[in-house]
Amino acid sequence: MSAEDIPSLSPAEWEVMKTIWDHGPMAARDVHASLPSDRDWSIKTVKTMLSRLVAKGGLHYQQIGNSYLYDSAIARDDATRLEVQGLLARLFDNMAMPMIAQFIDQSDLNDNEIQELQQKLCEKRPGSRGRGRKR
Amino acid sequence: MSAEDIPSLSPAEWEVMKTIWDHGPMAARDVHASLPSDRDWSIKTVKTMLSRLVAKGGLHYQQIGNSYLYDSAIARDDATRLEVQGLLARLFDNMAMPMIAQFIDQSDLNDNEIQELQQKLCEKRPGSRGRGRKR
DNA sequence: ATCGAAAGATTACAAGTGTAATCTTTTCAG
DNA sequence: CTGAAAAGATTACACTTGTAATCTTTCGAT
Repeated sequence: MSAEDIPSLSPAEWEVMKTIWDHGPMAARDVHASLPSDRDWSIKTVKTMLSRLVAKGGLHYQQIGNSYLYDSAIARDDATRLEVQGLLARLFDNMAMPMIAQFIDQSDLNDNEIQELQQKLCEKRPGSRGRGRKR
Repeated sequence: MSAEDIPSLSPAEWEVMKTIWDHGPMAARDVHASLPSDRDWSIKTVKTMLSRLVAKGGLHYQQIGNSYLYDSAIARDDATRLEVQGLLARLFDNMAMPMIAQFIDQSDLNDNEIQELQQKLCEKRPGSRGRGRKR
């Protein structure tokens, strides 16, 4: 039981969160420096993002001297799950099967990946003694 | 090639589009009536949605007497693809495999569905002579 | 001690969204 | 013909989001 009251994140907020999830606790300047180069925000913009994320509960921080060290306050997995649920509801009326089918169609996977997925599907089978249905 | 310049749809707009994709050409009142009951918008709201959708190119209409008959101007498939691409980029940095894995984990599929998906994966294998890789 | 750089806080501002209300024109019941 | 109902058009308005600029405080170099 971890999820619930996970805030929804905007695309730009996702970018920031991903950076922090990847690097661990960071100061604003470092977040700014670490963002993918194609996203060239002003440091000001980054700070706005950070504040908003703190406000909505996605991040928390610890004060170090005169600056903050921001860290994720929510699990990436939970945020992901939320987002995926959203898409599932919005586009597919919660029917998972068509959604997954769509993804498979739409993405090009190599042979290995296909096999991994097939593996995963097998484990999913009811009666595949894998720590019986979580979630 | 059909896609490109597909407008992005907001969640509420998706609701309207889905209704029209499902029913075919409809007048505003009918859209209003057909929306899932949990979405209880005023007819005014529905009309705003319809106008905005026409403005952004998701719908077009034909005038019948003093009212419009709205119909989809974009393929559901294209809109879906666009949305899925968005998620793929935003959350998964365009790595399809982890995304699909996430979906499989996160959804509960029955045995049949699992088999269908497995089938799909097989066909996806390079060298599965199925009218060579579309898309 | 002093001044500029750097942090965070506050304010800005336009576009997009959800959710209508009001206005104008058309049409149908009587 | 008349008046209300119904269509679409226009306007509204608060909240979110992207993208900062400005303000205030503080720290560090000289």
